[in-house]
Amino acid sequence: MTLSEEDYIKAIYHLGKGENRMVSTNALSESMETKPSSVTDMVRKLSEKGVAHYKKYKGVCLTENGQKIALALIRKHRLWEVFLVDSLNFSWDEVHEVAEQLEHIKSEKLIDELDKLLGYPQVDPHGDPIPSKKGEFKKAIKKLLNEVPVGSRGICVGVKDSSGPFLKFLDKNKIALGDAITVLDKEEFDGSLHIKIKDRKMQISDQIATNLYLKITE
Amino acid sequence: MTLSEEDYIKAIYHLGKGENRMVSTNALSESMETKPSSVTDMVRKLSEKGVAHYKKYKGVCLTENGQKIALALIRKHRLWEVFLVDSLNFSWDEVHEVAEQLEHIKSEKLIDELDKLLGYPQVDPHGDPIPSKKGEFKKAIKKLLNEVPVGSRGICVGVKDSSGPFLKFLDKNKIALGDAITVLDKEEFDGSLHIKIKDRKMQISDQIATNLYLKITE
DNA sequence: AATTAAATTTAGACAAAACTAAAAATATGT
DNA sequence: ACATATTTTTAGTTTTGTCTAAATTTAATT
Ligand SMILES: [Mn+2]
Ligand SMILES: [Mn+2]
Ligand SMILES: [Mn+2]
Ligand SMILES: [Mn+2]
Repeated sequence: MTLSEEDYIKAIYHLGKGENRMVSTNALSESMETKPSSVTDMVRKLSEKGVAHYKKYKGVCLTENGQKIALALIRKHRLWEVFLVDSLNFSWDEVHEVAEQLEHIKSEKLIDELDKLLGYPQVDPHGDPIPSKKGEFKKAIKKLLNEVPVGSRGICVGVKDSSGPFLKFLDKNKIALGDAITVLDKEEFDGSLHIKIKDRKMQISDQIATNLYLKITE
Repeated sequence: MTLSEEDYIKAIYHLGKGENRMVSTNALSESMETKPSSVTDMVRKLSEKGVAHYKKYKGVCLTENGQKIALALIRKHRLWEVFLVDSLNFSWDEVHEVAEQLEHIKSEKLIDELDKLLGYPQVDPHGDPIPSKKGEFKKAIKKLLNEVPVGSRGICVGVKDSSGPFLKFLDKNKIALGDAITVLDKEEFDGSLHIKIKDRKMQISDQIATNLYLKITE
């Protein structure tokens, strides 16, 4: 597969939202930042290569084989992201662009060894699960911190309230996107949470918890 | 620069043998495994881009700017090779193909951090020097082990006598290509050498020393 | 010096991956 | 149901990097 073909396969997979839904030409066009006519040409080619099912005017989805390729790419992308953050001091928001290049490097051994070096991580720095070599993984869901059971672990991936005061509050309390959070306990009385965030323990009110998104796998 | 352009620039550099000699179309063609006509097109393009000097029928060499690009690529290639061997358990002879891909990844921070992670190595697993960020490096020379002064350090990169018995001898004594060797002392009487090879000390006869090539930098 | 050989360039073609402009199919609104 | 709007495809170009075949220049040999 060429670099371009690989990026299209990944995009079809992601737009298919986990299960293999039909993806429209325009959706792909927007996601790939190419014109719809270019998409038509490409999906036809992918179809001829046996990695996608394409029906004129009806959209495209991946074949079994196409899904395997997509998962292998996602595995590589996310392992590289872990490497960049854990070993090379990249931050949460710097990794994507580089991983987008690294995911295309062809070497089975490279990825196996990288996986080993990193200690077989289960999730990437954004809280997204890393498929196994066989393509298996638990899917990640995004939930508000107050809806999640005690004991859950995940990554802080967003805010519901994006007002200035709230963001300032987060900054002051050193809560940032990308931080790993574990819910240790919940006070039934007022709904406040005891959490561990980046190896540091703290307590947050229910009002804060209802405005923070956590990405958890399983 | 595109991937192809980068590979041509590197090839021009290497065929120019350290100092910027004129490189023939056919030499490039052979090195790049493309036809001479393709080379003509490419060097003309590189010339228009200001990274090479090209005179019809006379050959091509790099401009200042072209040399900078070449050295940056070589730096990346060799740092990745060190990473593959030191961190990912690749062996000496497995790294080149993968490094050939990795060298094209675009990210300044990636290379700086990789350099730091690896402890600012001076040579790659083949004993070739790694240019600094500014493009400085000492050039490597290949010498027979018996011609090298006491104290020299380098990498075993070849044999002069490639007969069966000699290779068997090396195998039995666990001397292999890619091994790091330091010359500790020399017996004036018979020319035999005390060496450290891969953290292990041993003594080798002059006859062995005259048939092993060492790549040393400086 | 003339002829032959080798190296190099030109001319024309092709596949990949993109584009624009126009045509065709599908969806939407009254 | 019909007209309009949106989506998608077709047709024809472009750029990049390669190729083959033929022409041209340079080198080598008699
Ligand atoms: Mn990519
Ligand atoms: Mn990610
Ligand atoms: Mn390369
Ligand atoms: Mn090397």
